[in-house]
Amino acid sequence: MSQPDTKQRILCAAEHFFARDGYHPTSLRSITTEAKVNLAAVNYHFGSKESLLEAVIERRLNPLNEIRLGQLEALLEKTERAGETPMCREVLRTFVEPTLCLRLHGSDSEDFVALIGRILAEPRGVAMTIFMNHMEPLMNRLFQALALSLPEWSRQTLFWRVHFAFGSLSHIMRCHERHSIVPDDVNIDVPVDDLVDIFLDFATAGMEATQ
Amino acid sequence: MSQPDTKQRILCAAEHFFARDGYHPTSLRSITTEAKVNLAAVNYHFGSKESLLEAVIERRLNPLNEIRLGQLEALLEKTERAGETPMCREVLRTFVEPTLCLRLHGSDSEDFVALIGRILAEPRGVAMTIFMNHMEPLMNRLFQALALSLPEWSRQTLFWRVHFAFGSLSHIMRCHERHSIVPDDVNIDVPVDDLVDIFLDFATAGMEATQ
DNA sequence: GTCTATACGATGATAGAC
DNA sequence: GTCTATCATCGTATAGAC
Repeated sequence: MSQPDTKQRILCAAEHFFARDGYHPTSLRSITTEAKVNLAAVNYHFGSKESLLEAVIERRLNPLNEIRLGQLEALLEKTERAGETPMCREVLRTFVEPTLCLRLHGSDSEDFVALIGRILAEPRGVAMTIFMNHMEPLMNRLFQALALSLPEWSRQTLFWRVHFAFGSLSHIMRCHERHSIVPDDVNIDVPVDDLVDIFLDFATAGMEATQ
Repeated sequence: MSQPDTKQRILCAAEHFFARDGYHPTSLRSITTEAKVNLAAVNYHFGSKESLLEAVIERRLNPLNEIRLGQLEALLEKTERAGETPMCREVLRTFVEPTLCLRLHGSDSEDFVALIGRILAEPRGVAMTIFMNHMEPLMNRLFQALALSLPEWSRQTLFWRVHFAFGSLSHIMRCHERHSIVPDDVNIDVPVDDLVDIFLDFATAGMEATQ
């Protein structure tokens, strides 16, 4: 092939525009111009704009979920060997830390974090189905682990709290830039490690709350 | 005018489609067909698709914010008269309860809740600026009240926790319908009053969490 | 197999007739 | 105030060059 990286260039340009402007407002023409390829190359390589979005998601999500699942299984194995139950905070950390670490400079996945945040906000969007299919095994395992660490709560209560925690997480995934009302004396440029802890303080307390 | 309720019919149809499908995927043609008006009527009455969205938002948001601000001021006045500091849970309730109550059947604002949830997920969207302008006074007052009820936390910590709580709330505002992974034995059709309490359990504990 | 040029129907928007 | 005509741009499809 004369342009061996045509697909990759399209994927990168698409990821960038989808994350910055959203899926619908982004035109294939802006993507192909940025990637320096012909307009029809998208449909040739990916079939449609929708399938291009799917490819953009899968390229990053599969490796990320392998890391998250690996850390979760490692935690569960470690605590089981010690005859303990895993701590809620540590269970959440296996999910949150690999996610927010993608925002580190040079991770080349900064755009992806924002993109996923946006996808999670479009209930009936095409991407949601794709996304959820890839998340289901990890979500089920995470729910199991949380039930282990919080045996006093019903599955109903647990479900809603996981739902809330994910809402919080997806919210900060979207919000790199200042778009909400920020008081003057508050600095929102927090190092990723600190943000993980600030989030885990909040989410762990919410998960463990007495009714 | 020969069609006195042309504007209202357009507003209702737009609210419905914007909430269900999102702003960009909705065509003016589908709105005008549903509202039984001519295509150009939108641009005549509202100027553009974007200004139509603005009108849709303002029609519901202004009354809602008056209710929320009224309840918050009433709470602050009551506790001050008693020489007490307001409880974090009650401060959050003045914001959350009026919001989720719009999902009650017959409130005629069910679509609006989902619409706001979607707007909050589009950081650079046109609607975000409109929305935030209308929210700023209430947000500042809410932040003040939370600082009163949680004097031990820095404004930095407080800011992030408010941010997380809003993320959780906007998440459930979007998610009427089942789109996430729901275990078989969990019932997501919870009465609004119960949902308010389930949410306040989580969010209050998160706000009050020790670091 | 890859890629390009081109065309088609639908969209948001606007100008001008009535 | 309302409607028709019109425009640039959108996603998509296809024929054909290399």
